Amino acid sequence: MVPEALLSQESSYIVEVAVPCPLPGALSYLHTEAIPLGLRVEVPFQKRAMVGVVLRCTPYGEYPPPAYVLRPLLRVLDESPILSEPLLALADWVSRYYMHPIGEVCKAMLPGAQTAVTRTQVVLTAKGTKALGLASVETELWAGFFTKKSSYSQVTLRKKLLAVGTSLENLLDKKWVRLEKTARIKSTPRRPVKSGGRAEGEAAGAGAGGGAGQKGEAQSLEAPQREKRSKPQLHGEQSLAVDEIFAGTQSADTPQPTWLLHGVTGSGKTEVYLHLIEKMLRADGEKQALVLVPEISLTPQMISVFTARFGTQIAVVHSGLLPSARWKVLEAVRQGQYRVLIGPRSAVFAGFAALGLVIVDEEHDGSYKQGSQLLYQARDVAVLRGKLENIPVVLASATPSLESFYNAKIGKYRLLSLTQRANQLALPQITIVEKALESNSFMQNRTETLRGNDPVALLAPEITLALEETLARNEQAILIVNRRGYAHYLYDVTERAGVQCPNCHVSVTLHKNQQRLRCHHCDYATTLRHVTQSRPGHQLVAIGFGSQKVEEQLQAEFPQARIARLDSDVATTPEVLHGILEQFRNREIDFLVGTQMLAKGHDFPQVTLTVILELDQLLHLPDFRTGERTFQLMVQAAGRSGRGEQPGRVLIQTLRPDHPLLQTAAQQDYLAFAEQELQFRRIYRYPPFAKLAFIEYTSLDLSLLVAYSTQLATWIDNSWEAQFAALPTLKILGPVTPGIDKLCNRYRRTLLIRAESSRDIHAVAEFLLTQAPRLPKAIRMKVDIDPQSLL
DNA sequence: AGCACGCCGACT
DNA sequence: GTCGGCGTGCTC
Repeated sequence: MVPEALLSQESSYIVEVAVPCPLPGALSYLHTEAIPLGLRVEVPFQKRAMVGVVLRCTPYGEYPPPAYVLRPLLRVLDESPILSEPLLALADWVSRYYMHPIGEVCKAMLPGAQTAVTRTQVVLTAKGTKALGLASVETELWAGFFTKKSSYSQVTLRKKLLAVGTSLENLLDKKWVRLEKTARIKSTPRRPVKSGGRAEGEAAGAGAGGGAGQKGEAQSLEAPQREKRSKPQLHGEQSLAVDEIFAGTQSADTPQPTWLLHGVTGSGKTEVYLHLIEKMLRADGEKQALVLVPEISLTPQMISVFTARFGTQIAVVHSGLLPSARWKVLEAVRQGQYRVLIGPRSAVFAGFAALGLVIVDEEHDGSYKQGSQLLYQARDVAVLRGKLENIPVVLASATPSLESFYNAKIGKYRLLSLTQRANQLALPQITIVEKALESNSFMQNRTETLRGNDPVALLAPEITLALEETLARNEQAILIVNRRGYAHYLYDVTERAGVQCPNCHVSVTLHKNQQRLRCHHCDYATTLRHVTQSRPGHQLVAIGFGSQKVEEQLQAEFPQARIARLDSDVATTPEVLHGILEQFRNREIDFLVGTQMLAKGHDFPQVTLTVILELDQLLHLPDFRTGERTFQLMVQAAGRSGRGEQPGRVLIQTLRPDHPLLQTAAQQDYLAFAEQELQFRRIYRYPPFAKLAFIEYTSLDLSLLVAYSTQLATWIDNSWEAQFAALPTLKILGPVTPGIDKLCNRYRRTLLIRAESSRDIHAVAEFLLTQAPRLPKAIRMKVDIDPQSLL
């Protein structure tokens, strides 16, 4: 027996497989033949079967044999690699850079692939085996069932058991057997012959519409009625940008640069993308382009612009797709059936038959950073993907992130500027309007306001006047209420504290006609009545105001105006969101009140006035990116105004009109702002002049967390300096108690690492992960490389 | 992530 | 005396 096993091993291959579990690396299995890398395989994993991706395959004996017994893999699931060579390299990089298990990275690259179908097996437990060994009257009925097979499909066994007068439930109750879910994976279809001649209808359905349950949308996208405008001529700067980027792609041997396309709002960046893709396709009709957009920009309007130009060659993925529909679309893209894929950050991992270009629209947007699980920044991943595939990557924004701007400045990226607006109109004027503190003071905004009969003026007189004028001219206005932070909450005067979420150490926010209160961090919700009843005799006041309040107030002041609101309370489904945006575009609405989502990328030609309220909350967040975010919000919001034939203007209402940042932003001079902000970042050694890692420890058990935190602090004091004396710029901040010290019932402590380079960051983080006092199981640790915010 | 193994309280 | 809690450790 032993020689036989050895023989079969020696003539076989060691296959390294990434399984979707938080394991540090890949697991090794045996197989009789070599398997191409990037294929999915089914492997035994403890007592169950799992689907993983082949990362390496080497003949047995090429390397010293492992110290453990290898198990053979169960079967090969694909005929051709589902992850291409560059994608495998990307997975490896992402896994190392973001310090995330390779198996989970591979899983993130194959959304919807591995959770395809599950079948339930019934397996014998240890107890069951023992019971069979005792051979009682009860067990002999079914003892024979498990002699041939170790597991049964649930349906088969249920029938057999009924036939002998017992039941599956009986066996389950006695814990003799248990149920086990096994993934059953659909193999990928054989790669079809490449051609443009597939059915048109099918393409539009699977791509733009996104499959089942999206029929209505698919049809409207198939035949976009409105965007029948002829192809606009590019202005000088635009065609220069297109030509420069395209020229690079024609010399296949030279490394392709990353481009930073800095174009003022309304300068026609989308037109540059369209022409660039067209030009690429004219040169090579097999090529494909990936267009990443912020999630909120995935509106039918934006898609219809692409559809109008490329028809059914466009595929779209968005978060609303069911996993199966997403899989179908991505699979078709991988097979080369579409020329363009438009999608949010996760699309950066999509497979392509012949990827030739990556565009990251609104590259500064915060939604490119994933906030849970694999904490990656899709813009940065896109840049690396471009390097690995040797194709150009275009990062575009009116307000580039300082990281990208700096990279362009030092020559790592190549800068292209669009300084003129396509309609030749000047940028809208930004005016800072002071809002006197007294009228927004929460002590005046008393309990009565909850019933909506306290006439507190929310808008400065200048703003009311501007709205009147806009209405009189039959134009449209957008009002953005920044609700970041705790803009609209309930204060218990008797207790001198905000009404808090029981799970998170934050105030709950008022919603829905101010009758409901919700936590923005967990799913906790309660009603105003419940709060008042549970606090008899307490005086409660509403602080700040939400978009709801602004809408009411506006309607009271402008009874003749058609006013709508767009925030997370209203836009519960993508359909509602799109519906309201459409109404606004069709001029069925005069004033649109909403949250920051209104500032992003929309094109409403009849809007001539944008108002930003409650900017102060954002301005005072204790975070190094505050300045950048404020500037971006102001300039992006301003960009919504005056996109048509009429010039636009912007009014910013603030309690602090003299704040230097507001003054700079009002000039809308990105270069001046960026230089000023870079100065600040340089002095305080923040990115891009340093690299950061943000480490979060959480636990349900506060005392355990406190104890560990103390232990960690001591350990850092003792071993850190000595270990990293060679890294003089290294700085460790913490562990500290963050501003929000409890989220979803888990207490938090945070640690910030700052170093000169990613290499140093990784060295330090690795040291922490492997050498720090052992983490109790009840404490979870999360490492965020290049954090978006330090809260 | 699961899942099993292992060492301490309430039960027949 | 055991059943079972979840703390700890492993998965090729």
